[in-house]
Amino acid sequence: MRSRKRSDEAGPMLEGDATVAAESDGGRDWRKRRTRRALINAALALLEGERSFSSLSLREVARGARITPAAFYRHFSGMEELGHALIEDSFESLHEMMRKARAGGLPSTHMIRASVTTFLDHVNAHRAHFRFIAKERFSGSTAIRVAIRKEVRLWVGELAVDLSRFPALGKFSAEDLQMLAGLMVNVVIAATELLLDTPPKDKAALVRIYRHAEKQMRLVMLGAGAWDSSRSGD
Amino acid sequence: MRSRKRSDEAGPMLEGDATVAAESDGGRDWRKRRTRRALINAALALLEGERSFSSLSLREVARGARITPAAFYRHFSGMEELGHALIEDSFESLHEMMRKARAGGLPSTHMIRASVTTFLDHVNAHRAHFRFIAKERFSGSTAIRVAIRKEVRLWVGELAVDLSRFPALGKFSAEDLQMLAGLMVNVVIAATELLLDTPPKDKAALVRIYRHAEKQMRLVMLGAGAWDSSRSGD
DNA sequence: TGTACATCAGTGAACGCGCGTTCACTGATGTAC
DNA sequence: TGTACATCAGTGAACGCGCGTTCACTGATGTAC
Repeated sequence: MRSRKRSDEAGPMLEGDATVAAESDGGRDWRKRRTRRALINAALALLEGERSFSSLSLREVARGARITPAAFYRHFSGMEELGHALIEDSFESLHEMMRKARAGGLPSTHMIRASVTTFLDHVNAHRAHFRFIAKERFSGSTAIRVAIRKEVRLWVGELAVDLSRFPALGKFSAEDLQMLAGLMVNVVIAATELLLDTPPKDKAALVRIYRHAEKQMRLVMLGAGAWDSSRSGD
Repeated sequence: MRSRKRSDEAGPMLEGDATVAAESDGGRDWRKRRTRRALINAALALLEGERSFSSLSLREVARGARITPAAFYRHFSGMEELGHALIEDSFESLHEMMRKARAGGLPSTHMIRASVTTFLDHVNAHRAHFRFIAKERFSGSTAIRVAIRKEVRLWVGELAVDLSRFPALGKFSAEDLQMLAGLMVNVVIAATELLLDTPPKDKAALVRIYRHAEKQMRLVMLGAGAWDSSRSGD
């Protein structure tokens, strides 16, 4: 819309720059996006402590974003909708990380340690997001719980596909691959939950959690090596 | 106190009966215990739905127990204290079940299926308690989270001791036994969480959850069979 | 470019409501003699 | 056993407070010509 107005004018090279600047800086859209972000960040900040999402008040979040309660409604129909925005925001970076990890191929040397470390480093770098997910996974509204569960199931499914490419797991039926992937995801979820209750400063404790998860993952892999899907119904 | 008053009187045989009846029936103590129970049950009932403990109001719980808000304080100093009573109440039956299971010895035939089934049946029979634990494990106040974590750690520790009695696990270091026990507890916790989101009527879905957990447990056991603690630091 | 009008993010006041906590009280249960 | 007194679970009214939601509004940004 903005570009249409400007397109009547002179040099297109300079105009391009001006247009980009106008779209990403100071305009009404930009300000609105900024406030929306502020609301999301305010909610995540409030969730860093003891509080759970369902105990947050709309006024509290608005206060954190430095707007009046009434202005909240310019961005979300209510707290439920903000909750869904938080889920989206929280899983976005996880998806990105997994896309990158996958694009990098499937490393086989020290693969377990590398995968566990990559994931837990990511959690450590996005504590607020994962704290929100951990808290709401069982305690949130049905809609929010269903949304989180969907994401986790998706994640397990993707992992199962990745696993199917390993020759060593050729013996696994599709169902058993899901079972194995679920077990592996359980291990990192449990580690994530420990991680979130450990201050980032306590490096020794963090290392202990990493090692513990690696060990569990290694034991699961050993089990997978000995597994025989054809006997899984006995 | 009551017995002292009565001890002045005649026939002790009949008196014994009367005393027991007085202590367990209609007295002031009995009524107080009954109301306390009503408060706990009212809270558990409210938690059966979407609500989380931190979103419950004192008035709501009192209303559920059919007393006035002020009377709530005759039993608990506030909601935090009621929370701890709920934890106690929730873990009590679990402890009892485990004590019985342990007294029964360590069955080896179909042991995995039997253990998983026994535990998940217990969860199914005490849904309200486990729903409370699942919800508050990550989302409750620090005090409540710490209390739950302590119980889970205790449980893992007991399982590790039981596992140490298996000759097949002789290769395990104490630390690795804890790791293995943690993995096994993770499996049943994950199954518990699935179970609580499945209506008790849906037998087919329940059986699927049981089978899934059994498989995961079996795979973990296979891994344990191939484990070598002396190599666990590499 | 300048002007007149439209849009709309954010304001501030107002509302009715359920909340936690306090208080003096009531009346049934328990105790002492 | 009967009586006089103590205890205390539960009552009901009152309080000040933060809540979600609504409303008419303001004024900066955007659009049309």
